[in-house]
Amino acid sequence: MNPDSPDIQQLKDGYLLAALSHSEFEDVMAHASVRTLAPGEGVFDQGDLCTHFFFVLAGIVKLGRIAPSGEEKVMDLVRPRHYFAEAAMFLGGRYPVYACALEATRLVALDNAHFLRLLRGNGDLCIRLLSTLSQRMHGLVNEIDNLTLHSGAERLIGYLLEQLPEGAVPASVWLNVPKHVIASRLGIQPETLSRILAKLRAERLIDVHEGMIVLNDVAALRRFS
Amino acid sequence: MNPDSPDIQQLKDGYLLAALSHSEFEDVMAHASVRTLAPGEGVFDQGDLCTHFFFVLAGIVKLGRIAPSGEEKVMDLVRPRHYFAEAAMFLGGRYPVYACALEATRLVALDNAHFLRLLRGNGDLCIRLLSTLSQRMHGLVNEIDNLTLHSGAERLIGYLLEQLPEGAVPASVWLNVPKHVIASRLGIQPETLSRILAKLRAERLIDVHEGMIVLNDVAALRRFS
DNA sequence: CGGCAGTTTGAGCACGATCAAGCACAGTGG
DNA sequence: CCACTGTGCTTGATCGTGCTCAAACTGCCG
Repeated sequence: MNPDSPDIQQLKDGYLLAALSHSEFEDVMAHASVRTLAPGEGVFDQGDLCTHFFFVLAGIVKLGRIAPSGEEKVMDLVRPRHYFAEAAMFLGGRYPVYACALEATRLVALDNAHFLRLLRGNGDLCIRLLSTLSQRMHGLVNEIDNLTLHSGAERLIGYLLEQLPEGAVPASVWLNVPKHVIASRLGIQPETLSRILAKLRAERLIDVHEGMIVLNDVAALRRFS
Repeated sequence: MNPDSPDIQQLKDGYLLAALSHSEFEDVMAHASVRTLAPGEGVFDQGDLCTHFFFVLAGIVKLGRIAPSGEEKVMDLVRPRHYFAEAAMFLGGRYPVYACALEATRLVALDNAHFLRLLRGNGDLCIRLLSTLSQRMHGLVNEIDNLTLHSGAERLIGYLLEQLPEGAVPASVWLNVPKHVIASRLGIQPETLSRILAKLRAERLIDVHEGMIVLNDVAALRRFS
């Protein structure tokens, strides 16, 4: 792997690995590899032995869970510059979710065993990882009170506002993923999502063109959630 | 604080601090204190500056969240031998939940700043804490697919089976907390909880006496969830 | 052109929330 | 001793959100 590629620069600049010395970073790179995935291609299955964690360079990765009953739930959609499966490293062996690419995707796979060894010797890196996991936990806690306290419409609005890039004019969100995936991510059925979108469109709060959602009145939407 | 008390032994035997040397443990104890709480007394409020994390020696602590809209949700009920608020240490300042005792409670308060200093020098302790947080995250993920995939009745049954002490005959759970707290913990209304209990009782799956719930047919209940 | 996946729309239904009333029990004060 | 009050729990009636089943519509690819 070329250490000067923009990919690697992206990884190096991210929060987690910024604590590393030059030689430590080289060391991590020596045990990392870049994977290129076609749309729909899997990264790992739920229950697989977990050997790596990942950083997304480009594309979108879906993290999903299949309940014993067969029902499926999208847990997260991971976009570029984010890590995933880094908590599974400590969970004792198997991935609790499956991961697959939703579109053409490039990611870095980092070796768990090697990274764990590095962690032992680097308190700063440890603290950063602890901080990362804490933030992720906080996100999950928010998710839980979203699910219990808010309606489907409120969750959708909250999600859209989260995805909204800073200072985009007009304020708009590019979904990039099939709507039924968004629906599962929000814990609702595709039909319900469709109805909510129709209702918001009727109230002139949003416009929908292809996969693009334009938020006409961000202030009003914010008041909603 | 007497280092030979059974309280301290309990703390020392727990998973998290088992990695410490004798002198390190003494060091932690030097910055820890035992607090005794009356029923209903608060430990900290949502939004308080976070300075300590805690280990429950006896009693029950309720972790709750108040949404901006004023709605309230019980996030967790912490029982003896468990930690809480150890993730907030890395979250940058303020507790995302409030904590209060539901009955007479005794807990150990551990100093964040001091513990962080200790973490930097002890890779093993770091890894243990990472592992603890990962498990907690996994619990939250389970919680989420409970909320999205299962009905109120299934969540209640799941909760009861979780609380069921090993090898208790007859299989029974002592709630120890008002039912409206359980309801909030499960994300349902008190009335709904009451109805579910009535239905399960009608089907002879459980019996309810005071705060005691007897599970008549654990196998059948397990099949439910 | 026909098949197929994703999406939309419609109709009916179920779960759980809300509003409301009733019951049991404890504490308080006349 | 008995009203009076407050709290926690239960039960009933009603209503709304969102799920299910079903049908129609879209764009896409063979």
